[in-house]
Amino acid sequence: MRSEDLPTVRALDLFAAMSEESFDILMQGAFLQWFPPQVTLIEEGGGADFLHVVVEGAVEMVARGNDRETTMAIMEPVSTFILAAVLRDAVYLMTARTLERSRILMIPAESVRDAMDRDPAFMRAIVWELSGAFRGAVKALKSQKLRTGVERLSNWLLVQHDEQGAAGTVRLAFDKRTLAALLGMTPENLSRAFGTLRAYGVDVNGREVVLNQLDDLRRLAKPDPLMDDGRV
Amino acid sequence: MRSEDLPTVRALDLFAAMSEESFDILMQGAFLQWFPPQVTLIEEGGGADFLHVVVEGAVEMVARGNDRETTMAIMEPVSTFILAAVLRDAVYLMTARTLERSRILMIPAESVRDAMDRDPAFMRAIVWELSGAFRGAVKALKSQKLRTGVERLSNWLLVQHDEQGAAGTVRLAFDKRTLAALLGMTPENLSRAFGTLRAYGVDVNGREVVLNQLDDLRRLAKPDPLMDDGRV
DNA sequence: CATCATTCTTGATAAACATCAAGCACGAAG
DNA sequence: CTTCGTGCTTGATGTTTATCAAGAATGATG
Repeated sequence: MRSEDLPTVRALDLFAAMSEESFDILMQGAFLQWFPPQVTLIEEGGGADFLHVVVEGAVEMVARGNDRETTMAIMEPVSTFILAAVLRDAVYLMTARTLERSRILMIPAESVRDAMDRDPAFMRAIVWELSGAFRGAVKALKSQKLRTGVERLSNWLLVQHDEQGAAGTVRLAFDKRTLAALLGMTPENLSRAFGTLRAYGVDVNGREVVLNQLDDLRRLAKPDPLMDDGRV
Repeated sequence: MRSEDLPTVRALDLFAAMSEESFDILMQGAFLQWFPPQVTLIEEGGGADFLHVVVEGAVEMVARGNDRETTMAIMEPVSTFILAAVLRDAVYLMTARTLERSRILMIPAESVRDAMDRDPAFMRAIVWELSGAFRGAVKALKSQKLRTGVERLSNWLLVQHDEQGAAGTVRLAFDKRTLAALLGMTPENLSRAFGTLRAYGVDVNGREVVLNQLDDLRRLAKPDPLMDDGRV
């Protein structure tokens, strides 16, 4: 790993509090590398060799089974994935695939476990990360079990709208096929769901979505912080 | 808390490795208490006051939203719940309700956070617990997104069958209403799903389920360790 | 700018699932 | 033993979602 990249990595939440010494050891076997779009970084069922951190770009977490495939989450900077598998030395539950050109930090699993045992500050950061990941998964499961597809789409749009500055528009950062899988529906049904939302002031134009009647959309979506708010 | 109960608690995975001193402090404000069935222990949206541990009995984790209600998980001895909320000092994402008479250990959230900061062995146990909880939630989400109701029921039966000694029968530990919610369907559809499984050798008699054609059932269920195996 | 492959949309149909409405079965209480 | 309530089942119907098939739009490439 190039020394000029070290400060970038050091600034990430997961590594900010740990000791200089632990950080140095942790980084010795680490790589920080660019990957092209649509590259499979890890494969579901494989063994946990490296902890991965998305430093730039975006990574899709995919799950397969029963001859189907679905998108479990989109990981954006700065977030880790497969931390749980690394800590338990277990197989991956999901496949990770770059959505766009992405810079990924890869740290040998063994080093992560060693550093955790050596540095309580690092372990504390891991606890924070893991508990957040667990709560995210619970929210996703709630959304999937308690809402219809149209409702999931509405709430996803409202969350994106907030995150993108609440300017009345949402720009999709990935294609609709992926969005459909993320929301737990087929591309066909996503298309129809957007059609349904036209009556609530949602205008779609390629990857640009305009929300003209936010109040109506909110009334339909019935947003719930315990499912939608990433900070809760 | 009665001193005769201390060894029981001490033997739990989460507390087994921590120092004597940390354990004593942790237990000072703790309660170990019996609750009757159908008692709400914590309420979704409430603040994380206590870490809870199911020592005996069974607790249902329920999520509400969108005028619906679903069962997210059944917690059996010995497992914790709302650990993530306690560690982040965040609100609960789920309601917890006893299914049967249950003995619950309750530890003040503040004490848990203090003990974690003081005792690395305890923090390591927390990391193990959290990473397991995360992987459990991911598996549940996969099952919900990739399988139909009949498939979820089939796989649930096969897992129970294994856990109950693989003797060709499964005993339901709770009512079918709860099972339906756990599997993400209505009681009516659970009933019909059992009807579908009759053709695969599944005979239901109250809470006794007999699996007569395991091979056929497995062929239908297509079990996947990455969704079904609690040890993976 | 034309070509081509891909993504997206739309329609028709079928499967999965939910809802409403009875009725049945079983266990608890008198 | 009877009564009653609750949980379960079954049927009829409607909604939601998936699948299959075709066209339209889009964007990359030469």
